[in-house]
Amino acid sequence: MTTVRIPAGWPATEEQARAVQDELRARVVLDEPGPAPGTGYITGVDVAYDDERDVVAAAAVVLDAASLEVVAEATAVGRVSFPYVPGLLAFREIPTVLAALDALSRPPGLVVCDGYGLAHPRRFGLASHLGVLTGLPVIGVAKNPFTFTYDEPGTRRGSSSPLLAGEEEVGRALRTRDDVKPVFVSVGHRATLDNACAHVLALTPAYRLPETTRRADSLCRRALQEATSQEAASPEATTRHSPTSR
DNA sequence: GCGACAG
DNA sequence: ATCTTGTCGC
Repeated sequence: MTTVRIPAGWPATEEQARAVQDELRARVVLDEPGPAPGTGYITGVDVAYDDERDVVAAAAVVLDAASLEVVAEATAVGRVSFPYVPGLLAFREIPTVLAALDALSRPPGLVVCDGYGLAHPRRFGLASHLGVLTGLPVIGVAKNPFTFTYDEPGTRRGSSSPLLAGEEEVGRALRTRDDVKPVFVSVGHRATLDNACAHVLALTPAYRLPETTRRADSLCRRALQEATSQEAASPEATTRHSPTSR
């Protein structure tokens, strides 16, 4: 497990954060198809918080796309780098997520994160931001439609309908299980929406949410537990470097 | 101005 | 996201 600090120059205000989004948005690549579904490796990333203790834990779990077996995983712990503000989620998650990705023993391949990419007030959600900073193909899978609208897709797994910002299709409501609430898929970086949806279906053989996010979710929760129980036992140990790491 | 709003 | 036990249903 690696420890992260908030990067120097990290936005401190909402205004600064929005300015960063407006600048980085130009670097998003949307004309690449992305990796073929069912091949190579796919990495799920997720984050858990303890706002009381100001601690955040991130996990990255690499799955073999064909077998969905875990082939690598890593975690990172840090301080919360931004409050939760709708539209600025990335500033809360990215430093720790980047550290977890860096700690992986093999290349991540396609990254699947919680939340949105293009489906964002300024078309630059977490998945896009993560993609631009890493250069990796990234897609976003969210559990809620955020501020967007959609018509209910068909009741069977695989049915989908456009996720709309007015007339613009910014993502898709995708049914991953019969008669269960859809997930909301959007492109982050270097992938197409059709391809992203195909990946999500390949990642959901049994549950509503992709195996990538399920694995990453449970791992980051465990990492947070371990980090905060350590803090409770010896508060000073967390603020200095551990004996083994230095 | 008011309410809604990924995680 | 997080607070949180049992419980309805396949």
